Parts: sequence; structure tokens; C-alpha cells
Amino acid sequence: MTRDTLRQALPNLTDPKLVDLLLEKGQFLTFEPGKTLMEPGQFIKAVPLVLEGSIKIMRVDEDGKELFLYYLESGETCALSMTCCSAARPSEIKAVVEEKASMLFIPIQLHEQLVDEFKQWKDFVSSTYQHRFQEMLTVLDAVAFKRMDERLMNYIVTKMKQLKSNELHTTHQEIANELGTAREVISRLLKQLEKKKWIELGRNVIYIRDDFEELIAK
Amino acid sequence: MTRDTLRQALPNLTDPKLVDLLLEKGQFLTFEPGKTLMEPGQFIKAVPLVLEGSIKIMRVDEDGKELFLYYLESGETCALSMTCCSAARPSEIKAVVEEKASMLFIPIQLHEQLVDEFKQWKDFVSSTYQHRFQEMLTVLDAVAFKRMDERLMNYIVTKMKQLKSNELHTTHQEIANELGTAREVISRLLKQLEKKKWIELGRNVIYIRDDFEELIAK
DNA sequence: TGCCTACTGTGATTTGGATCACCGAATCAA
DNA sequence: TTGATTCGGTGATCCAAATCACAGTAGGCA
Repeated sequence: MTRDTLRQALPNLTDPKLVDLLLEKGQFLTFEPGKTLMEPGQFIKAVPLVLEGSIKIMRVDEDGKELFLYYLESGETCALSMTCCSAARPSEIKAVVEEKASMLFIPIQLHEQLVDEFKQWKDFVSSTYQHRFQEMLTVLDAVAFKRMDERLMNYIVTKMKQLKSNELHTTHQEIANELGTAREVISRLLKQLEKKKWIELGRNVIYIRDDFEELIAK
Repeated sequence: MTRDTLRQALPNLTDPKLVDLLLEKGQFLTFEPGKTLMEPGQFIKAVPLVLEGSIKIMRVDEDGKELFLYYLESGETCALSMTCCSAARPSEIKAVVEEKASMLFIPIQLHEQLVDEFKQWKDFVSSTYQHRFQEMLTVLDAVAFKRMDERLMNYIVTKMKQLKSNELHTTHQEIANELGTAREVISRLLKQLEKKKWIELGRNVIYIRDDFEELIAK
């Protein structure tokens, strides 16, 4: 039932009036992995709230190159959607379902109303901004100051945590896309990690050693 | 007089009660160019509002490398300050006065109160977030997808607009810092632009052709 | 079973940018 | 005026990453 899902995803939203409004006027939808929710240039008319699953948010260059920004997970929303849709501007990003997701779409008018009326919602929005700024800075640091080997290792750690698994079922090409580089570069770097016995490579799968994160810390 | 300065910088803030509160509880200060207002790691206890002049905001890497993010100009405030200080977290950025600046520092408690009580202030904050997200994405694009020559040309255009002049009084080293690269790289690229007659180089000064922006568009 | 496609591995080459090593010229300070 | 410092110019070299070019291989499916 949606009320429970909402409570689980957002335990901080306790005000029953707020919850009622969200459930009454929000649109509940579920999506399968791989579904593209948003492409650059599209307009968005609702704030997406993730209840279950996860959404991958990416920046896309003019000539199609992509760059992974962050995941939206249970209880999170997209700062960029909030800014874009309150300004009625087209999306700057691409959003793809990573894990089967159930979501609540809050119409922009309702969102604006909630910000005014409910401190809990205002705090939620404000902490979302904060959180996302932080993540944008992290990506910026990585792109501006780190080499690809380090970025790849961080990527693997992020994925492991997000999927709560030490097997990544993905292709080298997919990783390359998300890091904004070429497939060969990723293949070679992964091979180096395999030689160090930090990971094992299979077709469409990467097995990661349990102590991977400690290994890279050194 | 400060009231006039405030009105000029922020014509949208018309509510007299709001303006009174800002003037009464905000701290008015002026700074000379070059003054460092904020270093990474410092804590900030007030939201800085720029009335006149401009402030340069930069990201700083662990090993001291810098990266220019954006300018705060008249009527603007720093989204990062708002998130950092409401969360009582240390600054993630460095802020340096670019042009002689007069500023109003809004204590964080007052800021929070204003967000609740004044729609004008809430809208101001919200448009600040939006504006800054946009600029962060622009920087991200540049760093992730553009070559240094293009970034340098964009940098020159940004500076020209911000200073409203087609002479830049700065050193190659300074530009290199802001773009997160090495001085030699900038010197060589500037030399190329000079060979194309798009700019002229002097010691501590770059003269830029009036139609520079049209030239690079091609 | 056999073909086709998607995925991976790897060498060779190129390129953008970083780094090192100087030098000369302008400017400042004593 | 002179010595020191800052700034700009430039060659040489190195390195990470991009690009090009193929080849092998595992799976899907006809």
C-alpha cells in the first residue's frame, strides 16, 4: 500500500495532513529498469519522488557523450527537477531507471504550496538542495582533478554500495559512457585491476573482492 | 546610503518590513579587491549578499589546484553558503573579492526566519539555487567535455562581460589557476589567439578585439 | 548447427596537456 | 643604478587518454 511505502521511504514526513496531500494529489507510478524517465530538452511538470528502487541521473553533452552525476534512491528527489520545473525550463539531464522503481510525482503547484505550508516539506527540499550541491562538487572534483583509474575505482565502489552487491552486471561500454570516456580505456583499466587480483572479469559481469574499498584506500 | 544600495541591487525586494529587517540585523561591510572572504574548511555563520562589486567563487583541490566556478555579482548570493551554513558544515569553496565589494551579511537565523515569513525572500533563495545549479552544470560540461582552448575563450568572454571591458588586467598564471591548468598551457594558447589577431598580449594585460565573441562562435 | 552480433582484449598511433628547463624582458625595491 | 623578482615565451619530453584497427569469443537465435 502506498501510504506505508511513503512512510518507509520518508520517515521524516510525519505530518498526516502533508502525507494525505501527497497521496491524494501525487501520481503513483512504477517503472522497470532501463526505462528512460527524462531526456535533455524535455519539460517536466512534476517533482519526482523516489519511493523504492533507484534512478540514475546523467548529464549529456551536445554530441551525445554522457556523464554520470548521481543516483536518486528511496526517499530522495531531484534538485534539478525542482529548479527546472519551477522555472518552466527544459531538463538539463537524463534520468534512467537503474533498479525497478516506484515513484510519486508531485505536481509543481502542489510542491510550491507544500513548501509554503509545511516545514517538514521545506526542510526536505532544503536538504535535497544541499545534498545535490555536495554531489555536484564531488563529480566536479573527480572530472577536474582525478585520473581515470581513480575515477573508475570510485565508480565501482559507488555502484557496489548502491546495488548492495559485489557483482556488477554491466558492460565496459556502459561504464565508459557513465564516466564520459572510451570503452578501450575502461577495458584496459579493468584489466589492470584484475591483474592486481582486486576484481575478476567475466562477460557482462565484474566480480569485486570484498575488501576492494580498503584496497583502494591505500 | 545602504537602503538605496540595497534597493538598487535587489529591486525585487520591495516589502518594507523585509528590507527593514535586512538592514537592521544584517551586517554591512566593504572589501577591497583581492581580499579572501572564505577558504575551504572555514565555517560560515551568515549568508553573504553582494550589493556592489563582485566575488569570485572557486573550488580548491586537496593539493591546492583551483577551479573557477562562478561570480557573485550585485544582487546575488551564494547557494553554497546557504547550504553550508544551514547545515553547519565547513565551506567547500574559496571566495575572493574581484571588484571592490559592498556586502550585507545576513545571520543564518534571520535568513531562516525570512524564508518562512517573506515570499519575496523565499523566491529569491529559490532562484539563487536554480541559477547556481545551472552554472555548476556549465562548469561541469566545460571540464568534462571541452578542450582547454575552448575553455580559455569562454573564460575570456565571461571576464569581459563581468568587467564590462575588453582589457583583462591579469597574469597568465592567474588564468591558469582559475581553469585548473598550467601557466605554459595558457601562454601558448593565448599566443595562438594573438597570431589569429583575436587578442593582443602585453605584460599583465590582454587586449581583446571587440568582435571576439562573434569570432569564436564560428 | 552455424551464423551474427555484442562484448572484450590489445597493439599502434596520435593528441592534448603537464612538466621540466631555461631565457629574456619588464618592473620593483634598495 | 643595479640586483632581485615577476612575468611571459618556448623547446623538449613525458604521460594519460583518445582514436584506430582488428581479432577472438561467448551467446542468442534461426
